[in-house]
Amino acid sequence: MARTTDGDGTPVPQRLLAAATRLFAERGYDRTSVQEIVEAAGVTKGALYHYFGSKDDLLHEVYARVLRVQQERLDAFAGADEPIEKRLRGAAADVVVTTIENLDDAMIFFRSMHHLSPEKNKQVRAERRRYHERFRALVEEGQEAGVFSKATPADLVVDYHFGSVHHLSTWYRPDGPLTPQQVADHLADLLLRALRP
Amino acid sequence: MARTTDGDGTPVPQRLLAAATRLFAERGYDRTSVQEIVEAAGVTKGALYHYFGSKDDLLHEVYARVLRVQQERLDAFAGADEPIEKRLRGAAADVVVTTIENLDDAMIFFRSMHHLSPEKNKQVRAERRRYHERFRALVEEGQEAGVFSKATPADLVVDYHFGSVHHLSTWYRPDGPLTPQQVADHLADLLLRALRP
DNA sequence: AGGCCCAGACTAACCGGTCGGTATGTATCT
DNA sequence: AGATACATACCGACCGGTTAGTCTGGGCCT
Repeated sequence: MARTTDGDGTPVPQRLLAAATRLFAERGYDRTSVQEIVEAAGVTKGALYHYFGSKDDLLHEVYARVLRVQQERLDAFAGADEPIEKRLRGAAADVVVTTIENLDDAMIFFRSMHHLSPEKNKQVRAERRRYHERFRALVEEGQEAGVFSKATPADLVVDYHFGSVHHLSTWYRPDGPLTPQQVADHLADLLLRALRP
Repeated sequence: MARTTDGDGTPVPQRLLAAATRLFAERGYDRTSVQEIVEAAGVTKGALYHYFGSKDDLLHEVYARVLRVQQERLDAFAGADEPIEKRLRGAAADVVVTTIENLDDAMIFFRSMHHLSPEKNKQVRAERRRYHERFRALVEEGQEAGVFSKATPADLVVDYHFGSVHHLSTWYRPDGPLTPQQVADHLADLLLRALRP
């Protein structure tokens, strides 16, 4: 057996990250001790600090992963060869589905920002801002084209929608009556309906 | 000088609660030490543990205050003698203004739920649920009356709106271009527009 | 004189991070 | 093909520092 996959087949760094993600979402960053993380991953502190510089680094990795995935998916929808209405709806619904499918990530994302070191916090904010602006551009494009109402500033529209996405981790339960896709359709629908001229 | 108002004119318990609120919002519950709270309030631990049973109690007080104020205000708008559209719009806009005027409370509310003890957490959730249901009743009333679209379940509509309220503490800055009232008008507008039949 | 209010020293638990050391794999040379 | 030399992966004991909460004592008001 190779050392790096001792136990199951998953490499140690990924096991650590997975364990940390679950625990951070479950009890919060500060309430999760490094000892608990390494125990959940089936290794010891030595292994953790071999792969990660600090507990903070572990949290930063969660953010980096989420941001990368979201940016990629948004780009795919925004760049599609479709009318603006469809592109915005697609992107708006997709971010809902993706968020629900990774509720732990969402929980951590909005709850633990202030636990990042100042420079990492700044970096995450910058990346997040780029994402926001990309999304806003879609709204503005529709407004310019006369397809969406200009009654509300595009910035606010984006924050309105992402507020509801943010909120998902608070109320959505996998054992509830609605599937992720159904929730996504409804929320995208609300957005598009609010934007009707 | 009376002992309970040593320093300025504010009673010690309120000074402690105010200091705790500010610090919890600023650095988070876990990152705020009891020592910092008592120093900010100009007293010592003896005073804090004379009035509050635990650090957790202090946090619970913040939640109790927010919930009480919000419930009262919602009741006032919901019970007014106005058409349903006006009542919902009034309530929706008011919660935005109130939230912005107490951004620290909002920050704490959604970020620190999991720091409450299990039974207090349960209590807060129950109270929160009552608030949600009161708000949902307004939406349903409008839907029944045919004034609002039935395309989206009322529950989801409420969560959509409160998502954006929740999100305010993340992006709203008092030195930004929009006044609290302007933001409230826009967000209430988006809600009502989404509900157009 | 007795009770409310509070100061401040103290404690027991815990936490993130470090460090010396070990085991296993790989590259190179003979 | 075997030996030597080094790199990588990981263990687990340990340390300095911090924390929430306790306790004893004293001052001020009624």
